[in-house]
Parts: sequence; structure tokens; C-alpha cells
Amino acid sequence: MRKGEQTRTLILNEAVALASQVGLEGLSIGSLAERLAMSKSGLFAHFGSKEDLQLLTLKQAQTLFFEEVLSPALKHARGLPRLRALFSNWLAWVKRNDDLPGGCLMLAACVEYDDRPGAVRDLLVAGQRELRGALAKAIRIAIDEGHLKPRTDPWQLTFELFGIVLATHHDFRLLGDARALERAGDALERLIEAHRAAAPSA
Amino acid sequence: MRKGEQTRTLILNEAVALASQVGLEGLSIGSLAERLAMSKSGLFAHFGSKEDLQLLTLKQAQTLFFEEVLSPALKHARGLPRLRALFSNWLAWVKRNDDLPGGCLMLAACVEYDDRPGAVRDLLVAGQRELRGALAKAIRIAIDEGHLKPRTDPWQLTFELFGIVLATHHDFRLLGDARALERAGDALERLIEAHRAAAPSA
DNA sequence: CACACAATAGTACGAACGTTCGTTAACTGC
DNA sequence: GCAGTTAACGAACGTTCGTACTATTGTGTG
Repeated sequence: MRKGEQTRTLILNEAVALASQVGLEGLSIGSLAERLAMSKSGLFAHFGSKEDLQLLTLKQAQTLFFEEVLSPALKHARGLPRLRALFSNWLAWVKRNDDLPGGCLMLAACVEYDDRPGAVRDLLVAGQRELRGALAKAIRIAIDEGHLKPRTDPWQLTFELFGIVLATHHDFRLLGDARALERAGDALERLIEAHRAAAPSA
Repeated sequence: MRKGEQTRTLILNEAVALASQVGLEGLSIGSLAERLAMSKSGLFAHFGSKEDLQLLTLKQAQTLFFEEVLSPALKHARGLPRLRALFSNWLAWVKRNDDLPGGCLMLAACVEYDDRPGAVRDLLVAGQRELRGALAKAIRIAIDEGHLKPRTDPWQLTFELFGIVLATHHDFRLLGDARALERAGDALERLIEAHRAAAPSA
């Protein structure tokens, strides 16, 4: 029972890395088994079907994202510091290259499954909603703390922040433009400045 | 010589539609032939290889984009009007559903090929560079016309505009959120306002 | 140490993949 | 209206896909 779980997570981590390059749909059991130097059938036995493998791979990526982006941001002070930490962690996640050689798996899956109904898409949408909710909540807190104007629309700001991250991913991954990271930082600061509360600041 | 060209473009248009749903990599000759009610071999004869089909499909989509987004925007007055037209055409392109049921093929391909070297990626990157250049040029003109501040960085603004479109595509396609379109409009106006030149306006 | 069972390997399957071939049907230019 | 060209077809290639079985190895426990 122990060995099984162990190799299963080993498989899933490799699956996340491979899927980040070829997509969740392009992920094949054969090639995954080859990369892990194990038999196709042996690997397949861990998952009842390919869709199961895809779901668990996506969930693994989501967990990883939560642990590396959202969770550590919560350790920062409420308001703008936390929002900035979240954004900066997110950019670091986008540019990491060690175990996500093909960029963010979730962002890739978003485009892959935007009109491919099924369990994978449902899980993906749920994750995106959660992330957007967390972002909006961080913004709302920043408003309550008096860092941002009360008239700031959290969802509008969330939308625009998300756009900056998407553009960064695009420029960094496809065009190989490292300046995208500073552009993202500039865009964030300009956005914050536009919504910053008048009297006290942070 | 005439009939051939005719069915070839017929094939390519259908290929653009299909690839917008399943991606350029997921595009298979068999399923494409089935949708066109013709034989796999008959279809294949029009293209020497699958990569050729992918390249021509992408090029077809790029041409379509140019004709529907970039080209009509040039008919508007230089400066902000043209920039606004470009943006609005672009949003219309993103939300169109008749012959691009799966969203923008180029945006999907950007994620699919961001680390998959080859001719397809090269063509894609070239197209993206051209688009970004056109956007930056429109912004520069708006600066020269006195609509935007002289200190505005065209490339930074291009980056942020692109991010808004990406976020719109994401929210509209994956989350099915129609409000994304107004959010995009609001974001654009706020962005313009932040960079608008002081004295004369448009 | 041995037994029980979990974990992996092996083999085989039907289907779909991209591609090649030879042949037939349809068009085009004189 | 015939000759020559081009477009489309059906069949088959070898490979890979996901999945189903059976057999063998390995591990943990009494």
C-alpha cells in the first residue's frame, strides 16, 4: 500500500511536467511510461482510465500552485503587501522552468478545454473560479484596510490583474521576452496607483 | 487547376474551424475528411504532409484575422479612433462563434506551441510579432497626433492591451462570462484615460 | 520464513493515426 | 470530342493510441 502511493505521486509529478509541454490532451500513457522507465500497463494500473490520469494530473498541478503561490502569500500582511506577494509569487510560477518546462499547465488547459465539455473542464473551471475568488478577496481586504479606494471594483481589478499575468506568460513563453516580467511589475504598480486610497497608504 | 484551389480553400476553412476547437495538434486528417465528406487520401493529396496542413491552416486564420481586425481598423482616423476600432474589432473576433466555435485559433496555438519548436511555431511567432508591431504603431500614431501623452511607452501599452484581450478570451470562452466584454471596454477606457494627453483631446 | 496480496510486467486487442500506392473519375484545353 | 491532366478514391502500410486480460515479481506482515 505504501509503495503504490509513492510511485503514483512520482508518476503524477512527471505527468505534470510532461503535460505542461504537450498539454493534457497530448499526454499519452506510452510516452509517460517511457520517461519513467516503466511499462505502459504497470503505469496504467494506477489509474482506471486516461481521463482519471488527466484529472489527477490537473489536480496535482492545482495543489502545487496553491502551495507555491496562494499559500505563501497568506503569510504576508493583509492588504497591499499580500496582494503584491500573490502577484510576485504568481509571476515566479509563470517563469519557473525546472519542473514546468512548458509553462503553466492550468493556463494551457484553459485554452485546450475552453470548449471541450467533461470532467476535466469542470475541474479546471472550479479551480479558476477559486483562484479568481482568492484574488478578489485579497483586493477586497486591501480596500477594507484602507489601501485601495472604496470605489474599486474587486472583480474588475481581478480581471485586469489576470490579464497582466496572461500577457506575461505569453510574452515570456512564446516570444521568449524576459522584459515581460518587468512590464508586468510596471503594469501592476500603475494599476495599484490608479486605485490607491487618498489619505493613508501602505 | 481551378477545381483544386477551390476545394483546397474549402478544406482550409473547415480546418480553421475544427482546429479552433481541438487545436492545431489535435487536428487530424481523418476527422477533417469526415466533416467534409471526402476521403482521407483525397484530402491528404492537397497537402504533402500534416505539418503543411497545419501551416496553411494557421496562415488562413492569420489572413482572416488581418481582414477582419487589422485592415478595417485602418479606415478609421489616425490616433485614438483607430486604436479604439482595432480593439473593438479584436473583441468582436474573440467573441465570434460562427466559424470559430473554439475561440481564436492563434491564441490556442500560442499556448500549444510555446515550447514546441518547428515551422508552425516560427510562423506563429512571426504573426504575433507583426500584430504587436501593428498595435504599437497605432499607439505611437496616437501619441504623435497628440491624443496620448508623449511619455507613453507604446510597447508597455501594447503589452497591457494584449493582456486585456487575453483575459477577455479566457473569461468569455472558459468561464462563459459575457460581462468580460464590458470589463474589457472599461479596462481600455481607464488605460486610455491614464495616458491621455492634457490639452487637446479626441 | 512464508504466506497474502499489492505492484509491476507482459501480451494482445481494436481503433485511429499519418502516409503511400495504384486506379478511376472528372475536368480542361486544343 | 478526344488527349492529357488533375482530383478524388479505396485499400493497405507500419505505428501509436487507450484498454483489457494474465502472469510474474516484489513488498510487508504474522
